[in-house]
Amino acid sequence: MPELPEVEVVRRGLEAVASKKQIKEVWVPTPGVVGHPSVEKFIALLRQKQIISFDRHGKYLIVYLNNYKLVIHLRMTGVLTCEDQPPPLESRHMRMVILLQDGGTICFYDQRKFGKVWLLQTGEEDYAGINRLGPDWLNEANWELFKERLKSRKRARIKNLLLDQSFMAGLGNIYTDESLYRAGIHPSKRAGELSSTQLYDLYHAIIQTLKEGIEQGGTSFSNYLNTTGEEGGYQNSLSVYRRKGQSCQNCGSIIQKIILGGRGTHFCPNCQDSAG
DNA sequence: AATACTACCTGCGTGC
DNA sequence: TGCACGCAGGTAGTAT
Repeated sequence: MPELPEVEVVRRGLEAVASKKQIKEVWVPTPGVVGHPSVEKFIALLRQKQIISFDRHGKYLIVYLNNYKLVIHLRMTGVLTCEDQPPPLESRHMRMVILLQDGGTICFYDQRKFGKVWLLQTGEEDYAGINRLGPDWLNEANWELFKERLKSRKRARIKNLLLDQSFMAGLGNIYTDESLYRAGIHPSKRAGELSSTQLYDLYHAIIQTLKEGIEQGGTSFSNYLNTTGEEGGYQNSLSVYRRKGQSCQNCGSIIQKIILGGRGTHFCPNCQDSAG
């Protein structure tokens, strides 16, 4: 599931190959992938545009063009690849292909059709919802800002809060569970129950976990691939996520799994202090 | 306003 | 062998 590290690895892959390139043609075999504007306008407007740069806010990828930006969200099973040749039109799960003037392509595949793309004119209404996002965990967050934003969110369970993209943007289920383990905090704890020291540890655990995820190329469980079609490596470094029933690498206790925020939540009952 | 829960979607693993 | 079912999770929408 693409979270901040996976989207950042993809962003870097696109930047290396497609910066400054001109768009020749766009295919949209699955019209539902376009959130805004209409598919016809989307294709007509993208044609001949030049790609300026690639940005990221949380899990959103932003492609800057002249007077426009193309916003892409991979949701759970989206994969963006750069290929030298256009893929066959009947390729499985192919949702959108951007063909570049130099013959290269940017291909968007998505097994479960949750992923979306939006083309927004500069100053146009935010159809993609990026204005609702909180600060990006790596590009904008700092300890003071984290502490400040926590003030109005004391009642929420810390796991639910970290998954809330309007609080801070970029964490998903995997990196949330891993960060809470690293900080020794039980996911059921209310934010307001945590000491200043615990929050400080948590902030740094999150930054460190996200950075490690990027360094190892992201986490691949079933779907995630980078722009050259390769898997990430962080699934081999996980301490709790999808390790229910296995022993904690620190104390040997059995990793537990509960449901929080409607999501599978993994933790060590010994290393992460109990819920209050 | 803050918080929590569910629908959306498809492939895969499990159990009968 | 075949089939029903539960599960995976990011986000919008809804309810409290």
